Amino acid sequence: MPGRKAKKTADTFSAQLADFKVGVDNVIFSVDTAQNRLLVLLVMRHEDPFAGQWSLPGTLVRKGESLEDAAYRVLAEKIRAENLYLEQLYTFGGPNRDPRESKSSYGVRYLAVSYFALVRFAEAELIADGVSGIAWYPLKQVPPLAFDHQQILEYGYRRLRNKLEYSPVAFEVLPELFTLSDLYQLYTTILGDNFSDYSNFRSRLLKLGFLHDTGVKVSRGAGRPASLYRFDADAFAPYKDKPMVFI
Amino acid sequence: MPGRKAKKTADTFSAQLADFKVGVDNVIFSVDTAQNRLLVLLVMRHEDPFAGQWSLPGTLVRKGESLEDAAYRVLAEKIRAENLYLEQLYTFGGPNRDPRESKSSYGVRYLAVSYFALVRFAEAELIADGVSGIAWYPLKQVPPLAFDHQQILEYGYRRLRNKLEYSPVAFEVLPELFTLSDLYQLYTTILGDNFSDYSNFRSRLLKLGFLHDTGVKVSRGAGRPASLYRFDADAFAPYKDKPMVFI
DNA sequence: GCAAAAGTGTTCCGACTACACCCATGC
DNA sequence: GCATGGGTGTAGTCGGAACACTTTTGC
Repeated sequence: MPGRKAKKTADTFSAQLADFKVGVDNVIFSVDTAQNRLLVLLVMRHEDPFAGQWSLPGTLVRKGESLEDAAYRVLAEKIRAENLYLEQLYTFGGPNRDPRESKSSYGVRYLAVSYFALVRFAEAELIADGVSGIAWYPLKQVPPLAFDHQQILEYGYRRLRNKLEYSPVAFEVLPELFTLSDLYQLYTTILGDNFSDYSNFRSRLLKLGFLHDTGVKVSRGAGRPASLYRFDADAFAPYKDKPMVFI
Repeated sequence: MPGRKAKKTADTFSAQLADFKVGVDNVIFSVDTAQNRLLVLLVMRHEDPFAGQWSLPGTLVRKGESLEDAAYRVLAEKIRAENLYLEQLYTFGGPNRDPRESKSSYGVRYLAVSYFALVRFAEAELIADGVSGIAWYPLKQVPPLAFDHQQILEYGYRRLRNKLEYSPVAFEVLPELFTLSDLYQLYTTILGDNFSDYSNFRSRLLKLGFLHDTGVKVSRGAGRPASLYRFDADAFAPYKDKPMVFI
């Protein structure tokens, strides 16, 4: 037990404490329903470390700013989105996770609080400021990422798959109006296509009663036109926080 | 703010960044099977802020120390436990969550990464160093806590209830050998007693096949003696990461 | 014997699976 | 017409809920 019997003169004790800068990194997912692809938002780094590499959009937390505020700020700098879902993911804070730690003064450490976000593809307008590279990448094709962002991304992807099974996050990425096929395709592209029969999936969800049929039909090429549905948050409320299965 | 270099943009930019100390706070649960109570470990604070109040055991992260290392260090300072379960909970980092922020030098902020731990009551020996108050509190009777520890505790309790339903955390708090009643009681004390019929709970768990009957009988007062069971981690392995229901 | 606690069995019913089948459109 | 995708129906089966019942102990 070091530091216990050695009575803490303020500096022997505080000398051991690490000083931190705190960063926020966002794993932002979206889905292109037309092409049926799961997308993640990446930005090109222009400064060292890792200049010229893709990374998750992130920033360092400013004075007086909460973690969540910082997360929203990064988002707002990169995309103009209407509704979005945001939740904290995990905090990565081991020493040596950021190259700046070694060369920078006095061993300041960099800690990353990661956030998980979902936005609607159609409503999300990327803010291109001319220089900064920013792009939706299909999850299958993400390039090598800066820092430990690969790990953070995997963590976020796992969270997405889990949440898909027991919470209505799908409706955060789908457009306001969607067909049941859209919904089903979304599930299959993210969870793999052996998770359930389409017709069973369909009747299970409809029976729950929080999908409202607008009556509007939409035709996509050949085949019978599909009804457009809307997610009814009020009708879903009773299921909130209850064990609930979408699988 | 040493290391601030003369480059103008970097200077104005970095001036806005917050400087942090990072703390780790542990929500440590245990269960007294004899009295059937859910317990949480609290320590008495001896220094300001909040001197004389109970709080979650925590510490500030030292140089070269990872977050998890810090979490284990606090634990090791307070209790001598054999096996324990530890996972990261949530990170609380808003400004003004720690009174030291205001008066302390240069507006350093205090961020708390909380961890969630489970230990076996019988195997956990509290390290009493004479002065420092440290005690297991029944969850129903926790006193007002320092900082935002009340909120962290609630967060940890929610996590516990959730994990209980789909993962074998119960066996981390139960003794090595336990009766099926012990297990059932544990579930009822944490989840409330309307979650399942005892006989159904029993047959469901036994059918899964990862509870091994040692054949040893134990008698507790009146009534038929119960078999002692042991959790078989190998037999559980196939269920690992699968959707699994203990409810 | 009786109460208390552990353990077993049985019936009922709803939900999920796996299909087969019908409907509306483009070409 | 026929291929294509959307939508409906049904028979079989599995598993959970509820509850009655048996077994083994202390007193």
